[in-house]
Amino acid sequence: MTVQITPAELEIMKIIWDRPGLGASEIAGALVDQQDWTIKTIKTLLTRLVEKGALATTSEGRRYLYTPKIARKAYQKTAAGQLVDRLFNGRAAPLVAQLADARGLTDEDIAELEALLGTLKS
Amino acid sequence: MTVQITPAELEIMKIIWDRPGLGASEIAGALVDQQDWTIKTIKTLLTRLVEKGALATTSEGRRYLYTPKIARKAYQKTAAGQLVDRLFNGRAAPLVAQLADARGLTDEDIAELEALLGTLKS
DNA sequence: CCCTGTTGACCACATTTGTAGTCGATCTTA
DNA sequence: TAAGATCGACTACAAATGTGGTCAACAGGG
Repeated sequence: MTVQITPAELEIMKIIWDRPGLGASEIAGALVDQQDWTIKTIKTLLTRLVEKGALATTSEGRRYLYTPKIARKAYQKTAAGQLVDRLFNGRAAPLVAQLADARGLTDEDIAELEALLGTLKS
Repeated sequence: MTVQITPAELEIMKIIWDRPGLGASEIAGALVDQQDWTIKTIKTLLTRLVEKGALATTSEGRRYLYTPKIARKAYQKTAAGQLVDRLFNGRAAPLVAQLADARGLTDEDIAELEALLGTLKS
């Protein structure tokens, strides 16, 4: 059972992945443009993420600073793996095909994918 | 707001995408190896999927036959798009990179991806 | 023709998720 | 030094989700 991070919690994780070591009110500040949450809501989400083992805390005076306990890349891997397993029979190519069809790939994407395939070919 | 299909519901959808027009007990039969659900549970999930507009029903005698109202590909596209937006800044290449890193790509995947990239290059 | 099994309709209930409120302790500022 | 701001702990509560139960109608086997 991988740690399950909900959509709302993920928004918090993204902030902390970008800037580890923030306190609750700074996270609220970073989210203000983006989410319409009160500080209370953010604190609840932070608590839940700590309970789940997704964040670690350090005390600084009477407040907590939050750092990721689950790395962004690790989470990206599980999430991508889950999607591909659940919906694409574990195969990456059809997933990319649907993405390309749904929204197109940027030139940059195409270039990066080519480079990636190059490194993978034995 | 795209129709939200939960993980449990998705298992049902997959059966019906494969074999549209089944009734509840046949779906239960198809799931028996895979899920440990009673017929009651399956019927509840079917009802919810109909309420959500993901399935359509036809009456056959005193039972219902279920067919997809949301196509598999359409759902794959939304789900893939959501993942890529929420976790990869909308970029496909990093998603594939994480997948490759997490579980490797099969030779077939690599070949298909190359073919796909070929068709996309203007 | 009666019993049994199956069907959909409706109900139940714990857990998770989204969104916040209360409270006592503490920090800060006038 | 007293009042307000802020902190974490704890509580609240509706909606969604997972899982299954009840019940009345009906269909089919003996």
